[in-house]
Amino acid sequence: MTAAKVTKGDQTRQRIIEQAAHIFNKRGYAGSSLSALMEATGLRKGGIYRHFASKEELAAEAFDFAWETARDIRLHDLDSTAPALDQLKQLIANFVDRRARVPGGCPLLNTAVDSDDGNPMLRGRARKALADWKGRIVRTLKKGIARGEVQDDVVPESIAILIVSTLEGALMISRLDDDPQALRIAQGYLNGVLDGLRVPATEPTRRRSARGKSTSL
Amino acid sequence: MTAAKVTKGDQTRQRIIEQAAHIFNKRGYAGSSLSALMEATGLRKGGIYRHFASKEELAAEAFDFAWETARDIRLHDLDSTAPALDQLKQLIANFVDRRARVPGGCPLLNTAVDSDDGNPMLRGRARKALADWKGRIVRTLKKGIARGEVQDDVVPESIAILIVSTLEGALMISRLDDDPQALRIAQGYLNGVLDGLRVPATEPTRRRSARGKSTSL
Amino acid sequence: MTAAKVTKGDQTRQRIIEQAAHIFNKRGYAGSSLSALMEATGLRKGGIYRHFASKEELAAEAFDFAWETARDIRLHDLDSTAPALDQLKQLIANFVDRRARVPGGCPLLNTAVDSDDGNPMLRGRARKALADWKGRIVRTLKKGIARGEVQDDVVPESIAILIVSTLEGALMISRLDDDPQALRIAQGYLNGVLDGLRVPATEPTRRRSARGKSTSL
Amino acid sequence: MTAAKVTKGDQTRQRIIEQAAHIFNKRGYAGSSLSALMEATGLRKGGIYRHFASKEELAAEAFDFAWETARDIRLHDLDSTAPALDQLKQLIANFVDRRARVPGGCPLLNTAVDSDDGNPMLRGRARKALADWKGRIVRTLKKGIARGEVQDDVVPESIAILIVSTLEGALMISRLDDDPQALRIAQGYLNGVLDGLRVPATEPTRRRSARGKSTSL
DNA sequence: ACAGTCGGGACACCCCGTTTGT
DNA sequence: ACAAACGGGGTGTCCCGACTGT
Repeated sequence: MTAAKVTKGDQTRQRIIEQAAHIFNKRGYAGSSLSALMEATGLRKGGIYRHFASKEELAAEAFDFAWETARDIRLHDLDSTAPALDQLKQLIANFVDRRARVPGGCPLLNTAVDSDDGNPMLRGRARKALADWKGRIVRTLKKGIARGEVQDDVVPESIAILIVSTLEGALMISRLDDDPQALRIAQGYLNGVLDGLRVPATEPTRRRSARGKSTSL
Repeated sequence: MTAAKVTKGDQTRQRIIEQAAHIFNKRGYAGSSLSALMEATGLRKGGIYRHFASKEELAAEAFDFAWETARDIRLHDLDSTAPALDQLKQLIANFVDRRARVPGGCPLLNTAVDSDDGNPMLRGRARKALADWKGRIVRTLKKGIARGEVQDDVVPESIAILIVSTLEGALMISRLDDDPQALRIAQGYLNGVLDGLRVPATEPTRRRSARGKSTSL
Repeated sequence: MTAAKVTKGDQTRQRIIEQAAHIFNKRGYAGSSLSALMEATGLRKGGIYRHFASKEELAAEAFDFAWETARDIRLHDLDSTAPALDQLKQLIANFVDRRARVPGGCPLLNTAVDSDDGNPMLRGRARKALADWKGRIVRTLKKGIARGEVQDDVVPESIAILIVSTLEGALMISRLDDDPQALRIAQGYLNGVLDGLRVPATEPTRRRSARGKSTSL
Repeated sequence: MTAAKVTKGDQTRQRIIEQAAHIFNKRGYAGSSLSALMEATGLRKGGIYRHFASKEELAAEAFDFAWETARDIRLHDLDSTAPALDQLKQLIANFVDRRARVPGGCPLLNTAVDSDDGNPMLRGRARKALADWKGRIVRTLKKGIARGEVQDDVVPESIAILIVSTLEGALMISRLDDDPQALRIAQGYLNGVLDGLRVPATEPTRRRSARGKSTSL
């Protein structure tokens, strides 16, 4: 493992990415002008273009940074040794309660919508981000199943998709309404879903009778 | 009753709106150039600006049209005399199955994300569209409660928000993945939620015991 | 002499000319858009183009109207039977004191400067206006000479040019400074010049000795 | 003394100003399109807008340059040690004889008329130019008074205004007529006025009796 | 290696003056 | 007299490359 030397240029590059991430996440790709990036970074165009071949490349890297930041915020305080369902509830709570730390809203949502027509580069990054997020939930659930905390007929992929879909949709509504109500409701429902996946601790024989067909995924 | 005369200008105006609605819904506001609108409509700039004071005004009217179209597609085959929960299930099914008839995806989702930073005019229209949609679901549920089809402790507003949030989020995921899986999962989940709201026909005395904690609000 | 019938169209045409005259005189030819003329007249473009073949033609007619109006304001209260020099002093006084009745300033000055590069049509009209004005002063002076009020070696054309030049220049300065001082000074000097042209009433033999060479024109 | 470095950009900027000054002085602000400026400078819009924030800013700087050029032409060969009245006569002669070196006519006159309605930026520059010019004449006269060349009851400000007004007005007429006659007449008249201000060299006791009423202020 | 200067070429939105059909 | 549309030009800004200097 070679200790990568961090040059001054790398620092500048990273600074550009961080500043650009905010601009792109707020205004979208087409709505973000290089002038705005210049103002935010304090650099001239030449200074920016030394580090990135094009606006698109910068946008892609900025998205990656924005996504990692958002993801870390949502993984905050997650104890990977805790019960799987508690971890997921914490994840949901972080999504709802810490959303203000992601200025401009969820980069995944924004970029998925923004790159819907063209921009395959951004779209690819967004897909990776989605896979990343789903993957974490899936792994958590699988571990829960393995540990006997979660019922073994649960399809982790489906639960993950439901969580992501509901949270992102609710976030969109909450931002449009400027009211956290939608997120609160989504949180309540999702917590209920998760509770329904739990293996009853005291009645090992009565596995699934209480769960209606309606909530099985 | 004065028969409103439809002039040639009105037809042209409407044609512009319809063509523009597609462009805006696909590419977003900033990504939609007047050149693209010219090409789509076959008119010159002068011909377009005769009917709209600005790009923003055209975008607003195009959004209204796009929304009405999308809404009508989702209300297709909805029998307002049918049981409330059946109506809502049909609404959800239309959302999922007829989504291809709304090119570019849901205008509400797209515009909510696109207008997140500025553009208050578009934002206002998106809010109205959301209120429109939520209102329809709420009214249906209230009618169901009045008819005794739906349990009377249900909060219609919350159900409406859950439905909209989940569907929109799942649509975003499905479009990003280019895979209807997310929408199918959301549909299954929401149908289950709706089933949980039903007043049991055969056991009028056992009102709520069968509903698990998982689906309660 | 055929009694010209004044049709409704003629009235409209005249109304357009009058409204346009203000716009053109204030903003200049290039600075006056048809939109501004539409707003001022309450007509649509088609309505304007019905009466004038082009913007240029309208501007030319508007200038003529503006000039006639300005000229009449300056000829106000001029008694053509009064002594020539008194008439001219009155003309100058009107120019100075009644200037506010010509909104936008002197059309001759404005149009002469405005049409300096191209626009030969407007330029021709401005030349006619200048000839008109000079001609009136010249005729007045000639009459004064014939009547023995004005010395017979005066060159009327030169006096006319001096009066027009000085007044127009002073008007420009006064408008730029937003201060009538320049006009007052010009008026004082010109009155002095006119006084120097008078045939002394009491000393018919001493014709020109008191007038310095400096003020002979 | 820091030697201000002249970069390539500064040279380009100056070139733009000089070329633009001609265009603006000939066609006026509204009549000067960026296309014309592009053609004159050989630059594209991007190249021009790199150096100026707007057309208005460029026009303002172009006016300053045009005025300085015109002023220098009129101050040509002015010996500041010569008698005050001789200096002023030379100034007037320069104005008349060297006018062709100021293509498009006097920038002060043109801009004063052109900016009469709006454009406060240009108007402010024109006012400064007027003050500049008046100030030079006033200072010359005051020096003449101090030296005993000019009568001490002369009001320098009034003489300055008269000179400027008359010359500018005559220039307008001369350009309109395409005939230097008006300027010649103005020159003759103003020279006479200046002669009337002179302190008689040979008759120190008879201070003012020889000055006719005609030239008194 | 890195950043800044300068300019290009294209295009943005919008409004221009004009013609045509009625 | 207007409604409708045209064709082109208005100013301004875009993203980017090439050059210049450190």
